[in-house]
Amino acid sequence: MAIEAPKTKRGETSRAVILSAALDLFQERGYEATTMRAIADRAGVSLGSSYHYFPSKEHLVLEFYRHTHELHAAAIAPLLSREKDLATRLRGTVRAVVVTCEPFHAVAGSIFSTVANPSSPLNPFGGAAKPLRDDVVELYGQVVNGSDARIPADIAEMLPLTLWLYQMGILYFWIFDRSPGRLRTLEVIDETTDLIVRLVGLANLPVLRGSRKRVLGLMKSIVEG
Amino acid sequence: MAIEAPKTKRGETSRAVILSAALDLFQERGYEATTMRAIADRAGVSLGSSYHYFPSKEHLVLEFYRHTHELHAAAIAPLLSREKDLATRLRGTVRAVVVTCEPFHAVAGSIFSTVANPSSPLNPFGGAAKPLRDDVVELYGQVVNGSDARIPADIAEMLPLTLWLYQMGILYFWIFDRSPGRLRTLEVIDETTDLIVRLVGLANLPVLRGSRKRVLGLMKSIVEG
DNA sequence: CGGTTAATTTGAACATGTTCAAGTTAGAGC
DNA sequence: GCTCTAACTTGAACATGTTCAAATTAACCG
Repeated sequence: MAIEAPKTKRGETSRAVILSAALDLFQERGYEATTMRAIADRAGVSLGSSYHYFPSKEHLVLEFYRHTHELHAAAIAPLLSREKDLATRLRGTVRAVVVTCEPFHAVAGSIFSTVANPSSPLNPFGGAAKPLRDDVVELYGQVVNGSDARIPADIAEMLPLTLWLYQMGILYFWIFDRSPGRLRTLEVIDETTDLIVRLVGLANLPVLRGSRKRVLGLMKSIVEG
Repeated sequence: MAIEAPKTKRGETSRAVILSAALDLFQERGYEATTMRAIADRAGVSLGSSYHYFPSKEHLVLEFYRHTHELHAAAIAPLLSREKDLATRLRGTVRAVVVTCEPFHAVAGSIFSTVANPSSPLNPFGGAAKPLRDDVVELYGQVVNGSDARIPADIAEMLPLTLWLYQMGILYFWIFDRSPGRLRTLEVIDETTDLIVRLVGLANLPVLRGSRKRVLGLMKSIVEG
């Protein structure tokens, strides 16, 4: 069940070559059309060897996700160090997600369903995927905290997690998007990120105070439970 | 790909007995632990015969969903004909969802992931599952329209679909819920349904008018696109 | 009843994710 | 350099979803 870490130079090489072959094939043929045998073949190792390093096909997807996350983080680094406006930071960040993932659009559907499975080790709400999720949430923490927006403390606390969830929603929309250049998704991102920033601003209104406390309290209790 | 409808008395019987065996086994052992061979065995037919009536194992799940939907609709009928308060109607309806689904809690996880797969015929956002989805949305239409709440027309138009989506979120939460008697989910339902009704009421405030128009416009354009 | 056709049924065959016991390799300790 | 152990590698075997061509059944027509 646990991911085997190579203890040897040879092991490291094998693991790397298997992973690389898997990433290539996932992009070429999609997740389901890529067989474990094809991965082993292209990596030049035996079928059993693949399973020595990756307990299941799903675990290879987890690495795939980490890979795209790193691409994404690198892509938005300049924006985050230059820009101070929250709406712009958020829009740029989420746009970068779908741009980064674009090469994998065809694969994304089946991967998403694998990830959504609560009993999968990849499920982002628990288990093996926790470190990666924490990284992504932390990234949205930077988006929020590096901006010049003045955000109430109780909102600022929950916002990164909320944005991570929001990003998953966008990705799910994007998977279905058949518009040329995925323009539809980009439009939705522009509109929703702007709306989010607007609503965060409105949350200080006296009439909304009660509901805001309740929403945040509920979210907090869910996260902690 | 299309679901084969039996053209014969014998065919109807076979289809029914296969489906019944599948529903039983899903409950007994869960979705993944139930093999097509086991279903065929219990139904007293051959493996190939099962595939004559259900193009895939997933299609059997679709029937499973229809089954629970009918249980649910029956369970809330008295409430809907008696009660006029929107919050009460909504709370009762969503509570009834998780109560109805409780016997299938162990199965729900893998089913959910199957359903979430965009390329699955079961995906509620398109294809084979559309009739069932329409039924559920229609049911939330009754919940809203049968209440004495005065709701602006633009909100009333999108509310049933939104509530259907909300129900899916609750079900996903419920899947993870390990609390005794699934009390945690019931608490969340009580809190969120109340919040929803509250926020619908607040949406008429002048300060929220702009955001409300934008949110509804966005939702509408997504649904139509 | 005999024949013809469509529906139904069957089980073998296939593809693929996964397991595992046995074989091979490499490096540490002497 | 030899030995021993842990790491690594292998390929056969297994389980299960799915396909398919052939066999069987039922029903309708004359």
